[in-house]
Amino acid sequence: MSEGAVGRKRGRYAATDAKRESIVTAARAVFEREGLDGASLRAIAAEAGYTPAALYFHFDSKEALYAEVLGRSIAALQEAVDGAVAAAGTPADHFRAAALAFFDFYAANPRDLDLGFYLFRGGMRPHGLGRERDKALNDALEATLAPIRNAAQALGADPALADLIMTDAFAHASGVLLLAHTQRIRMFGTSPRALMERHVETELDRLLRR
Amino acid sequence: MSEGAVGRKRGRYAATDAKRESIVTAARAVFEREGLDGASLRAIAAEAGYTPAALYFHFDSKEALYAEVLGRSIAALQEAVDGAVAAAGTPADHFRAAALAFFDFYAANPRDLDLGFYLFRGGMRPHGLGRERDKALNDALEATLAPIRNAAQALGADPALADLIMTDAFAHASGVLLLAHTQRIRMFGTSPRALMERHVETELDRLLRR
Amino acid sequence: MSEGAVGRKRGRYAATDAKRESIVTAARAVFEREGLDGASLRAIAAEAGYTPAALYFHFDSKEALYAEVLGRSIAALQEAVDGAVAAAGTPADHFRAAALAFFDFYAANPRDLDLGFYLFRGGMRPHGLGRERDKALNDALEATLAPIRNAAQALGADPALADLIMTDAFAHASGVLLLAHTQRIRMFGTSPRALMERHVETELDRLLRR
Amino acid sequence: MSEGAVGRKRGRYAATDAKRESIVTAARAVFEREGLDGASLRAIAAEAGYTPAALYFHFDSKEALYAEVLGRSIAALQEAVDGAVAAAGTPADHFRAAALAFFDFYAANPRDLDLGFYLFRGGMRPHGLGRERDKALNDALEATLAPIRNAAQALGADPALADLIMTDAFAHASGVLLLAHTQRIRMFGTSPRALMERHVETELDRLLRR
DNA sequence: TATGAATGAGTATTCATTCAT
DNA sequence: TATGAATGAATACTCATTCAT
Repeated sequence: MSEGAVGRKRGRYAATDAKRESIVTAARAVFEREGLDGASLRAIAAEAGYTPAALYFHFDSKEALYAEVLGRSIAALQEAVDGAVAAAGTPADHFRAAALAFFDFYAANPRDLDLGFYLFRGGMRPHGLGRERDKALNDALEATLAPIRNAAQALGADPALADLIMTDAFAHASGVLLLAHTQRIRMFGTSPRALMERHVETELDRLLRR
Repeated sequence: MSEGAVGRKRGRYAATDAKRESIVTAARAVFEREGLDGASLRAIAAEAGYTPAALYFHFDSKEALYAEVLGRSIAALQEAVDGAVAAAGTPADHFRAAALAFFDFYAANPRDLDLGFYLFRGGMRPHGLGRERDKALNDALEATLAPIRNAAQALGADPALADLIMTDAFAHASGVLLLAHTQRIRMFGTSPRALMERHVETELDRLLRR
Repeated sequence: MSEGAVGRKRGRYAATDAKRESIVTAARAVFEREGLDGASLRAIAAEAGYTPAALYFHFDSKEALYAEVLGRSIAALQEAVDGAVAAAGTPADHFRAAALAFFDFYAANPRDLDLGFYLFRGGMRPHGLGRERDKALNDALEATLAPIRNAAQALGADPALADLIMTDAFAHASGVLLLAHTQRIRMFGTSPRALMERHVETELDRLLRR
Repeated sequence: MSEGAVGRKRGRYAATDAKRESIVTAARAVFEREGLDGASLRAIAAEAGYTPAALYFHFDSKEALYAEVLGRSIAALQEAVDGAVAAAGTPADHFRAAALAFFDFYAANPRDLDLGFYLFRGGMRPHGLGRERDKALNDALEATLAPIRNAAQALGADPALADLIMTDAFAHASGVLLLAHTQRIRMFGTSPRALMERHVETELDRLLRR
């Protein structure tokens, strides 16, 4: 649907779009191989079978390309979350579905996790995507979490509590994914997903007990 | 104590140590000013009043210097956690103290958080610190969390559960800190610490209810 | 009249000429905005509402376009000089008119001065306009000065002296314009035109005194 | 004496200075060969037998190198003018000496003329040397002309007139040199120097006649 | 006549690192 | 122990130009 439309230049011809596509694919491949920092324009161009200069016909800058890749990643996440929620029955299931779909998406696509964390890099200093793009992507990411909040409200939480629960779920998912992805901390046989489920069920308990 | 020993080359002369010290201090200052990515060896050398080449007498590489700074950061964290735990009374307080001291340390020292996350950067790929250094730092970081596990056990958790609880606390703290630090997600008036406290109290409830 | 003919390719269709015209206009606008060095083909094309590639149907190269713009500039100068001379009465007035019209044209149109100096750039080395174009433009520029020589002859100077006077007037005008245009040398309240008038009157004095 | 001191970094060792020297020499050579615009850092480095990066040890930037070369050129001009004036007897000779030495310097060293004109390039827009450097060089160039003004005053001109005469001499010299250097205008057997002498003698006549 | 796409050479500058002294 | 000097590889990006369509 709306995937990747951000930053498109003209997009009138299908041929053009196919090439954009191939560049974005190449970019993802390089990000995966070299890490986000190590992914230079020349490397991406080489991967795509182009000259660096050629990329500038399709993207205004390196950061525009980054933004496109990131945007698509978030769009795919949104789709995954929406799909899971749509398939869920009760409000409690909505909650589970939204939170776990978010988690599962990143657990299953670790390179998307890297991309997502890219947004967070460098402390609070802006890091090159540009104010507007940054905000757009941030908003898109936040939109991804809305189903969690909605489910919480459907389960009786007032708006403030629903926000808190959503934020907490996001934080927990991020933390667990970070640990799991980097294998920095031994998990002692516990699976990352079990950790996430534990958090979700605890929240549900609390909501239902009221 | 022996905190600075990681990566030390000879360490025979006090004078040498003082210089190492001044370089590490300079490095931290530059990290603070320019961020981790923006901190070049030349900048650190200049800050320390040296030539870039001079640093190589004290550190094998840029990454060795990073590792030293990181090591000290973790040592300071350890100290903070130990101090808080020592001052706590009941086992429940031990648990609170350990988890919140960890959180508070990073909340109060965002640059140390950047340093900590540096370890995690780049997914699972080796990222420059080197296998050995990496393991040493990882172990040091894990040691920092031991008081949480110990408190959980003192509260009746079996070893496996204690590990899980410790991991979960670590994950939650990491996630909340990430959000708070990067201000990427609006917190809607909820303070990050409240989020962390909520997690801690939930775990305590569960432990005490048994 | 035939001013635009230099470097024309086919010139069969009026439509084509109108487009050439619009490109030349765009080029002047960009020169004005960005300076001669900063004016890229792409910028000119964009200003004209074309693709860079499209310009190559109208001009063989960037330098050909430069040459066209320059040619028109010199044609406009010629017109200005001719007009001024035609309106002058006595031979002395002819002399004044020719020299000052030359000066005034460039004083009033600093961008044309930049264009004129472009011809002179880079010492004696060939600099991109190509031998033929270069010669044509040079001759056109020289033709612009003929009225000065003619007036000098009308005032009694022999051909050699008339040439010298013409050359000297050109040199003086160029020098004063250079100073005035670049504001590199403080003029201490003296107006550039006063400097030029001083030169002209001195020459006239000398001619009339004979 | 003071040649080239502008922009020096440390200059404690003779060896360093010799290398600076060789780079400046290489830069001059490249300027001569390729023109000022075509002179890239890499070209200069190659000419000097260095890697581009090596130049940055000796000069902060390309523009700093440009400025150094330009500064030396002006310093040499100053020396030439001072020497000529010192050797002159009467005030009238001072005037002749100052004006003609200026002219002769550039007539004899056309590449210095190119360098000098570089300062004037690009209309009034700043062109990269930076405000301070620009001003310093400009002042140095102006100082070069002071002997002309002083001689005019010694011959009875009031300060304002002396300034005007100095400016006029500069303008005339610039114009004639421009013509002669670029051979853009046929000189019809008249030598450029004759043109300059004519100007000088005219001014002297006027001054002495008072 | 015009375009979208692509190229290849070019730009200044930064970086961690090495080495003779 | 420290320095001055140098390197080679890398960076994102711009340019005039070409060519198939």
